[in-house]
Amino acid sequence: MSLSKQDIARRLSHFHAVAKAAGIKLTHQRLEIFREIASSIEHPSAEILFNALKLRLPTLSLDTVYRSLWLLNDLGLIMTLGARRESLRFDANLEHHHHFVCTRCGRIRDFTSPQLTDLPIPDAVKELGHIDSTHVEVRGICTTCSKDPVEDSAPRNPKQPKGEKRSRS
Amino acid sequence: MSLSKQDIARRLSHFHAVAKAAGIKLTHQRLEIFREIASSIEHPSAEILFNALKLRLPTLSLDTVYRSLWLLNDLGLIMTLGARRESLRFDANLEHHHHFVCTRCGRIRDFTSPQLTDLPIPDAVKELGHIDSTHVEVRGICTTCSKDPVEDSAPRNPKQPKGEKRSRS
DNA sequence: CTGACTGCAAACCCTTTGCAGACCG
DNA sequence: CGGTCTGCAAAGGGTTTGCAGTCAG
Repeated sequence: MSLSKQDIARRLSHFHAVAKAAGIKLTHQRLEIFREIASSIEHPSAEILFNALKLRLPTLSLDTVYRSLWLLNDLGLIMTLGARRESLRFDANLEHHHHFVCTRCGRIRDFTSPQLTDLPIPDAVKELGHIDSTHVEVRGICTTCSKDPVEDSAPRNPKQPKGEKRSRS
Repeated sequence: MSLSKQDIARRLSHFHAVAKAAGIKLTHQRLEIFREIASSIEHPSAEILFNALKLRLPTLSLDTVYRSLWLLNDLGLIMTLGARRESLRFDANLEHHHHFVCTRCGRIRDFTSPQLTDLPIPDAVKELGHIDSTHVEVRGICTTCSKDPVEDSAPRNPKQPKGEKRSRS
């Protein structure tokens, strides 16, 4: 819809450049996985990508999709959406409020703001569907984590008490 | 911090009223689980609640926490945060953008808006931590789902192809 | 008392990991 | 060719479910 062939081509060549710079191999699987996600305006899960790709790459396995996606994430070519792994969280605050999310520890704090109650939502959005509510998500590093000596800009998995599992190689 | 004893008491009496109206039993476990989440300004996961509650209720089991939380959710007393169950999603759009989330099917669509780039974030939030980015999340029902005859206001698990698993009893 | 509820254990789903063979560069 | 990468299968962690005993109303 808002994604032209040029956009996709630009993303693909960016991928080639970044991959070459990082010295990772441009395998058939990685190319197709990136092409698939770069061509999508939805935000597919690993499984959705896998199912779409199976048609082109019958031998593809789901774990390769996961590995490739995290690799692309580490290369800064894609992002993850919403609360990453972690677990489901519950909220007893039913009033209209917004969230401050710490990208390091995953902590979420509420805040309210009269200035953010009637946000100017573009008309284009109203064509996507009926709007029930709007809320602002502020991402950052909470004060507790700021004091922490560890310096890491965008850890994939905020809380991992049992030894490092992955980092951008 | 922003949660007074009155707030908690009000939430608790609201719970009593709603539970009585719905005809569900006010068990010791449910009361304590609700008290715990209603007293929290964080957004605890089931496991965090479980660990906190084990001190008071040594025989409590984690599955009871889950069942109670979903019950509270179905009663409209609490909400779930972020992408509910579902799986991890990936996004190849790295530009600053916002999201329209369909609460029925879970589909997420991007949109951009120059009017939403510099939101007036209250100073109180800056005390919570360092702000990296802000983005708006619009929740609603997408056009595809609007056409769908099924009428359900807030399904717990949008996509469940294999038979219904739970609904508000 | 009786049906709703709990605790237990096992199932379940999504995601990750160890290993041996396959392929890019 | 060598080291990276893939596919397989099995493990892992969080969540859900079936069942029999327990408890609120």
